[in-house]
Amino acid sequence: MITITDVALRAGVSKTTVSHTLSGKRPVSEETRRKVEQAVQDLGFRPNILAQGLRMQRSQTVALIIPDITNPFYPVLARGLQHALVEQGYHTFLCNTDGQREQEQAFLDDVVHRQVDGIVLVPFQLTTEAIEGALAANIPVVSIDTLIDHPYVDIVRPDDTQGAREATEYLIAHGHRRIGMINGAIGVATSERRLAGYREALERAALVFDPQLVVRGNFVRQEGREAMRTLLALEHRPSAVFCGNDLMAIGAMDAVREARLVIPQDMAIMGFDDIDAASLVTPALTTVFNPAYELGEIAGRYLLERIFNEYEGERRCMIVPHRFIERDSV
Amino acid sequence: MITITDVALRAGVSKTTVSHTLSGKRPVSEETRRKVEQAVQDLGFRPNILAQGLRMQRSQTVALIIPDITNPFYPVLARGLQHALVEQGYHTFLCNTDGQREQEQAFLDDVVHRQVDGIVLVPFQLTTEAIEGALAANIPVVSIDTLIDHPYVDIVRPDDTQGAREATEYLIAHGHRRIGMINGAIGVATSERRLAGYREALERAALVFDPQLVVRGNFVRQEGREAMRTLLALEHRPSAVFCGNDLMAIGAMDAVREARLVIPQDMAIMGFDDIDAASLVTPALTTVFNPAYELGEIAGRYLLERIFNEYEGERRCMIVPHRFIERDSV
DNA sequence: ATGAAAGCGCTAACAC
DNA sequence: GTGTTAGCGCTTTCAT
Repeated sequence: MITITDVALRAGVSKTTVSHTLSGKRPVSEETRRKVEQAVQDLGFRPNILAQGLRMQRSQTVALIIPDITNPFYPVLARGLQHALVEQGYHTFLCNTDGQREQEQAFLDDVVHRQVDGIVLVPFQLTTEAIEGALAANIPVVSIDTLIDHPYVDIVRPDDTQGAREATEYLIAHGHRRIGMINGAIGVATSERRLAGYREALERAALVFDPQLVVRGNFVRQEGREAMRTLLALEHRPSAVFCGNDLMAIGAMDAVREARLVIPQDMAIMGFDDIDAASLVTPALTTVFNPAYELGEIAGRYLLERIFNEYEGERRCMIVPHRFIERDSV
Repeated sequence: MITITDVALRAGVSKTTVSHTLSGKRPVSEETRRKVEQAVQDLGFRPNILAQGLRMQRSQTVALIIPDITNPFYPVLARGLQHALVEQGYHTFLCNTDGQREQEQAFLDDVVHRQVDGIVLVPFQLTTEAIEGALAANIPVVSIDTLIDHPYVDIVRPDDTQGAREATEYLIAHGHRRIGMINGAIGVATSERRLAGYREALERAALVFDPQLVVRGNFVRQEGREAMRTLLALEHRPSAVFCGNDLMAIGAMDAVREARLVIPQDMAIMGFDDIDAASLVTPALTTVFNPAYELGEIAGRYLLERIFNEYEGERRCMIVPHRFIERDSV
């Protein structure tokens, strides 16, 4: 491994001068610049980022803490984030928590001690106290889509409530009166907001809210399927179901088919997210587009602005527009 | 940030002793151990991993360099990898290259200078010379599924040729005589091996290989669609097409439907990988299961064995079994 | 069983 | 415009 000392030796200058030539943080004579650049070239020198990080308290790394990268929503978000970061030479730690509190906390603490410069967090169980460690270490945190509430934590998320309301209203407009919901885990902010939108729509249409019709999944296909089975077993079952995300909607479709019912005639289904698979299933899933790429990109920009002290104000809360996607499942 | 010095001060011992108490690398009296542990507890000390890495030349980090995390094959591989690594406290840098040589090379060089302890590489354009930097820095590399050929680089991959042969033979067994292939980019090892399997099957069945019937996509849906359009425009078009991966197969299905043809009657289609979407499309895609999770997990184990010098031999080449998945698209 | 001190590779006062 | 030196937080000789 070539170090800055090797370069200094070869160029016949001090380490300091090499450092400054590379960083441009202080003027260097033309002659010296040439010699240093030549030496760097000859030796193929690249600074050791660990050493740089230790010295500058800046690791050029951010952490992306999400439930599960195999949920197709997150890879898109990850690419959006990386798009924002790559120009600044930033790299990303990928952390899968499976939505479990201990894992969320463990990763959070872990990356703090790895001196990451910023954290993008999709917290499922975590609440505000959990991020104290990060804030104490002066590491900016952007929370996607959830329940962290702190004056220095920026929020970037879709308008879940509004999206869920539109979805439910669409079902109502199609003549459905008994509408179920398959929701994410309890206490998860996303779940609660989407539930709120569902309830709002019912209320506005003067439909009664029946708690029996709200079943919890955990944002995964298999639990969506089980939830739909529960709904189908109901004495007075719904004619339409709004699902908290597309994965659960696809699971719900599995259960409907198993019961030898037809979508949308016997059961209308709506999702949320508009992952690729939504347009692949038959019938294609009517859903609400959740702008994953943009969420990631904006989160990245917010983080960089905080890291470079370009923004030092109070919490920002960016609500990124969703879009209604009409297909064939209603 | 709490440092080891703070702990030493509080426990009334030297930094050295704190370090050794924590690492267990030399005996410590019961009394001292107690005091140190208490101090660690009180202060909430966690070692700074950057500093540790600088000193020990070990960053507790590996890099996963892949074409694109939004290709559903890779998230599964990523989780397999992380499953192998998490117990050792390892984190993963996620690098998306889009299969472009410059980006592959850039990330590779970059992570070398970040002192990663290991690299899992899915190289599309890269050849053996490109990894010299990593090997010179003594960083183990595991190559998934491709063309790196070096005595110290372990390979973990599916049996592409055999899988492709089985797929093509299945089409032949179903009476198809004119069989096309939509393949990945030229020069990519995976593409070439799958092509070889396709050709082997034709040969064994005494069918003539027609270069016109092999169209290149780039492992993405949109290009699969375009490739299928090309095949459909042929004067004497195929009755079945084997696709280099599921994403292209799904794109091919798009094109078949656009042409108002019916799968599998007018056109049989096979894929490769068995991503989740393969079972979601209609008709469900007949394909070859590619064991992404296992590939990632084994790659992780191989890496750790090299990192900890538990294995120091020549290249290992693990061929992980695939599985034929019969569905409805043939 | 414990500690002092050197040093991993880098940057940044502080000199000159 | 350039160099000397200290030190980021840690591990590890080498002493005792």
